[in-house]
Amino acid sequence: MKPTKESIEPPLHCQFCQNRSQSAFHNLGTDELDTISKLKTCVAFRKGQVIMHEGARPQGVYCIHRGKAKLFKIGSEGKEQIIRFATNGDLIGYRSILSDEPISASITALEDTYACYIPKSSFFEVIEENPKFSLNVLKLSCHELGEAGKMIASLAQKTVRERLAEIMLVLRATFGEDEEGYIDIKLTREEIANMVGTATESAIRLLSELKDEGCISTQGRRIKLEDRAALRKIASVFE
Amino acid sequence: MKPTKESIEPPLHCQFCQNRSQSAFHNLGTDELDTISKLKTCVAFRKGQVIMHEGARPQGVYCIHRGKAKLFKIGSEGKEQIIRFATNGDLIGYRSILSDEPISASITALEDTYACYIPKSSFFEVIEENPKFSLNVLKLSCHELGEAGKMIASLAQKTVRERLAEIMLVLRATFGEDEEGYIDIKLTREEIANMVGTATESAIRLLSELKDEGCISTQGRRIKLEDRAALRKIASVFE
DNA sequence: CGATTAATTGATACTTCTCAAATCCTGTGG
DNA sequence: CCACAGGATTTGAGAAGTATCAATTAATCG
Repeated sequence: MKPTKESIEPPLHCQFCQNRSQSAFHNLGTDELDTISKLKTCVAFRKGQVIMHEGARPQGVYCIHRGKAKLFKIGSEGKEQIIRFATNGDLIGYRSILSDEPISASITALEDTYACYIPKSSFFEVIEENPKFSLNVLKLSCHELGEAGKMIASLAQKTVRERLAEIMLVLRATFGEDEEGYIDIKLTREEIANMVGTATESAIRLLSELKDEGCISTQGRRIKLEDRAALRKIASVFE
Repeated sequence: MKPTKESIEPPLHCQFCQNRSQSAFHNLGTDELDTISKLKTCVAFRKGQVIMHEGARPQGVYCIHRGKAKLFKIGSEGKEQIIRFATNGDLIGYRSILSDEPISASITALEDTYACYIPKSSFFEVIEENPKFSLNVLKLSCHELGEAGKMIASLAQKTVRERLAEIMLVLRATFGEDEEGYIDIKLTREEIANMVGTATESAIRLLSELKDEGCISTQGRRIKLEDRAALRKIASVFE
């Protein structure tokens, strides 16, 4: 019997949030954080639960406190395309609210996730009255626009093998490693394929290839990068 | 003997610019437009000329007054990937400046183009002191982020044929039609291929297919949409 | 621990790319 | 204004890359 959403008490004050330094709230003053803290509520999502649904009109944004989520679009054949991930300190739902368009991607929790919810009206209030925060969000969306551009070029020009190698590096950069050196995210082969933009079987075959070549090793769904230089070379990442 | 850049005199005051209503400057007051007008200079680019170069650090943004430009990234094989187009009223270079990253895409003029140049410092000044303008740019980047997401899903999941049909519709929506009903942009087959993310020969073959099916007709580089419903169907655009 | 879902592998079909050759067109200079 | 050179377009053929379908094995969740 899982509740759709679970309220968490007591919500942590934004000022003391560990993610603050790397979030859109990083350079705000005490007063400003106080305003946001008073407006927010905290919620929990279980693994697999839908956080936002493609096509809907969100009534607020979430700032992820702890957890991991995927943003994806459903293609005409019902296949998922993962656009990006979100984890600690990341803001989700803001794009739709600010551009006044329906949500362009569904968001589901990849593991149990705790997030702070800021209602639309409050979010706008802070944006409009706080140029510093507004500029932060502006920087954020411009950065993501750059990342999206990279993804477009990659999908259009690289082979599946190259994209897979690239994704391995992206996953490590996004989620880091656990104490044993494995990338700290568990994805199914299907999810990996949905990120690379290929069939599950193709992703599996090429993952095996990378294993045979000693670039990566796996243990179930856990993946460890064994030779990042080789992966960078395969991915043609010169940046 | 073509000048690299040509200064245009006298620059039109932003208040009287025909593009204003559909630009990021649409809802600004007279005073605010006055500030920007005083800070800007007007420049002209000839067809084919580079407006901004991938990897560079732009010193300002351009607002296109009249003309057309393509934004593209160069892949590891030297192949162009067109990310998007810009035309009358569109702002370019802002992404890089706001995210404080090198330019993610080169921009070149597809035809003779006149643009207003706003230096970085002035742009920031207006952004920081004018919440309305800041919010406009924020909306703009969030909208483009949504478009980029669509392009990602399209590249990852659709066939070349489907993407080509989609691009035909996008081109018409972006550039409109001339008096004879042709899309008001001239692109080489290679540029079309670089947008769709395919080989030039493949784009040519599939364009011929669309012609044979009566979806489009062509006259040199000019393209006319003859059956948009059919194109929408091929592109699986249900939106 | 068992049912169900996920991962893997093989075989085959289809899509797309690459290379090559033959027009065709465009922009330039005379 | 015309001719011409060089680039662009088109078509064909074959190779390579990916997807799909099917069957088996492995892993996961309750």
